[in-house]
Amino acid sequence: MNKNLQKLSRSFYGRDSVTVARELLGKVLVHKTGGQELRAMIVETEAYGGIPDKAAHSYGGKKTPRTKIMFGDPGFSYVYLIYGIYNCFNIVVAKEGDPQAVLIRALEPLEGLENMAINRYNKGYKELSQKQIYGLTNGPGKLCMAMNIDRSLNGEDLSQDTLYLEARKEEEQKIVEAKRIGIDYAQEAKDYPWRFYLKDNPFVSAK
DNA sequence: CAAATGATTCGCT
DNA sequence: GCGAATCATTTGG
Repeated sequence: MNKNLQKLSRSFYGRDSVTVARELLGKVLVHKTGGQELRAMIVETEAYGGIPDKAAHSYGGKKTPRTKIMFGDPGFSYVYLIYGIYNCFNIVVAKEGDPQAVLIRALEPLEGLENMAINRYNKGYKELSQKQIYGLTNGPGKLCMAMNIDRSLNGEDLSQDTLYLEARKEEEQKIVEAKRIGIDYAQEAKDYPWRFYLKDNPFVSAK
């Protein structure tokens, strides 16, 4: 076992969404599925602040069959379908009864590149153009395709061995704050600087 | 039970 | 830059 790699613990997730969103940058998402082992570094996140955040699905404490996972313990996945076509992957954070989450918006592929290329384009990695390589994971719906994440993984415990995150000790990169994307309906909440990404990383979805 | 809608992406202009 | 695709979830009758 490489000592530079360490699975993130429940207590890492049990803090407020803005803090966790910022600290998730540079961490590595791992998904083991069907003999594949996929790894990618998180380069872009958004914080969703739960009850007081108009952009959050759990705004106002709205609890439905879909959002109930966010009201539970931190360190679980929240995967939902958007626009009938795409999946989005979130991590539940904060405490039980405080429904905060962090949306993963973009990744940089590390391992399992062949599988990611097939999951997304049904082509070999070597056949991809440079543009297609960036397109593998530079958006919340795209990265779910590449990482083979769908709603069957909703509510997955991230302290198990199927889907989890690893810390890399030495990673220390420049972090940029920005407004969140695609939440124009959220009124004043749409301008909160709760999106974070790694400066100059080509896989971030928007500058 | 029927109707409205969205944490997006892709393709065309 | 703009609009369509497409369906689970939510909301209201």
